[in-house]
Amino acid sequence: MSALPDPRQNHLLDALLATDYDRLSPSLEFVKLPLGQVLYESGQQLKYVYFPTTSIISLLYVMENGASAEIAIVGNEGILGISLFMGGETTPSRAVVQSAGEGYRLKGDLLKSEFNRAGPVQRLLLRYTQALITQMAQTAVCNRHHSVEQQLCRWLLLSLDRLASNEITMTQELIANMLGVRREGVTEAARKLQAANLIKYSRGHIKVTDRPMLEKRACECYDVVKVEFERLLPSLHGIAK
Amino acid sequence: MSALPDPRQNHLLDALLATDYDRLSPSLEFVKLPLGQVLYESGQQLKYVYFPTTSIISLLYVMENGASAEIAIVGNEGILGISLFMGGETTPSRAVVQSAGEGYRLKGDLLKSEFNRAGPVQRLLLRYTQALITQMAQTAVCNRHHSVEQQLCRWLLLSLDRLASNEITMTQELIANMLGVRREGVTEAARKLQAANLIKYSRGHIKVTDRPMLEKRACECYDVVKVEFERLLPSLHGIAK
DNA sequence: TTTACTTTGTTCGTTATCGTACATAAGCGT
DNA sequence: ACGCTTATGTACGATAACGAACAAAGTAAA
Repeated sequence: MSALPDPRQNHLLDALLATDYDRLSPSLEFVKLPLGQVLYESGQQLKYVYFPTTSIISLLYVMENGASAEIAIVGNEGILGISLFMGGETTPSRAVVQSAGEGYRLKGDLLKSEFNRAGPVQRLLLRYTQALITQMAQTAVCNRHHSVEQQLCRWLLLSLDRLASNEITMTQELIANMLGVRREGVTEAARKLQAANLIKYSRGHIKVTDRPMLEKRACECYDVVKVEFERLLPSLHGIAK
Repeated sequence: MSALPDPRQNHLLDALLATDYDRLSPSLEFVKLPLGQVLYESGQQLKYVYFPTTSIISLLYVMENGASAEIAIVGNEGILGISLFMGGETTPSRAVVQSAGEGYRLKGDLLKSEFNRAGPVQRLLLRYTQALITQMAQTAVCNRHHSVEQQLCRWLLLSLDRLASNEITMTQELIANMLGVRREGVTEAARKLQAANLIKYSRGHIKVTDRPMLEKRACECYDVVKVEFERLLPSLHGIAK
């Protein structure tokens, strides 16, 4: 039996006090999260919350006509399933694995009782939730005002921040789904970024080769979200560890 | 000295248990909220939270270039200042009075200690926050996929739900600011709605004359948000009172 | 190797929204 | 009643994104 990866690759788990973490850790279940897996469906009751470690989860809203738009993404900085402790139990969105990888899950009831201790765990989860709110708000702004190219830059950077490598495994078709735009629009924008030597891509693999320039080309939205995450969750970016 | 209006015109306050409300009510300060007043500025520390009664507050994000977009609105169903109890203290958005009226405010510290009792008040505030999250998420979707006319319908309906009358006092220029579109686009959409006898407007006053048809013309976003508010906060729609 | 499939590239006409400019009209103060 | 200000109407070309259709190139399976 091989050793499992450290759950503390997830920054929220890592930010817990030892006493809190030790109480929780025996209940954490390791899970593999393959691309495209639906972790919850709109309106469905959540049994587990998920702490991604090497995976990225996309929160999507799917409209009646099938069109979709990404609301926010959750990676190793966060937790999927805030509606459990917020009290609503469900949300009108869908959660899909956007980048295959691993994570840990925890029974919803356990998380709820942790939350209801009203201590540091609660405070941490609420601050994370506020950061997530910022991400959603900024997505709304970005959808209103920015070009497909700017949004692609933002999306690549947000994803990159949640991965260890500088390569993202994702077809342009899927990116288009996330951004809620046409696949051709993504192709066009990606072509330009490649021509400018910021990225290299081929058949579902995108490698970012010039991150600073990519940041310049992105809209302010990326930065707003990043700064707000760092402000709200400094423990996730500390020197320690 | 004339009597002040009942704070319980605000549905959140109204949903509190008597014991909780009685503890809070002596600290509630009546405030008039004139159109355009900025209740807080991006990044600024919040001193008070606001419970609108007859006013509507708009949560706006203002971009570097001055363009803006509404993230969500808060009326008599809610509270302004969730970042206080979420732990972040500030947010990157601005809160502006969109519809003049009245409300009550409460010192931030008081609200925080109420929240930290970890009882029914906390649960209510968190459920409200989740409803607000839904509104933001749906705004993101709407900005991506729906026409100016559909968004105008949604906006009118959301505003109407938070007012006593069927008339909204608001110029097309201001609506354009909220929606993050051109004033001309709003004029055009409003003209069509008036031609179809759904609304009547003139110089800053919009009267909705055929609400059912307006709902038909709106996108699904309005309904998603409304249903979710009712699901999360049934106490605000109960028979009692 | 050949075939099938997936992914990306390209084109074309269509549409919605934009930016700008200016015209009309309604209300306000004097 | 007058002029001033604010609100709304309209027109124009420019642009970004759309929907649809198909070509080309890369990868995987037979």
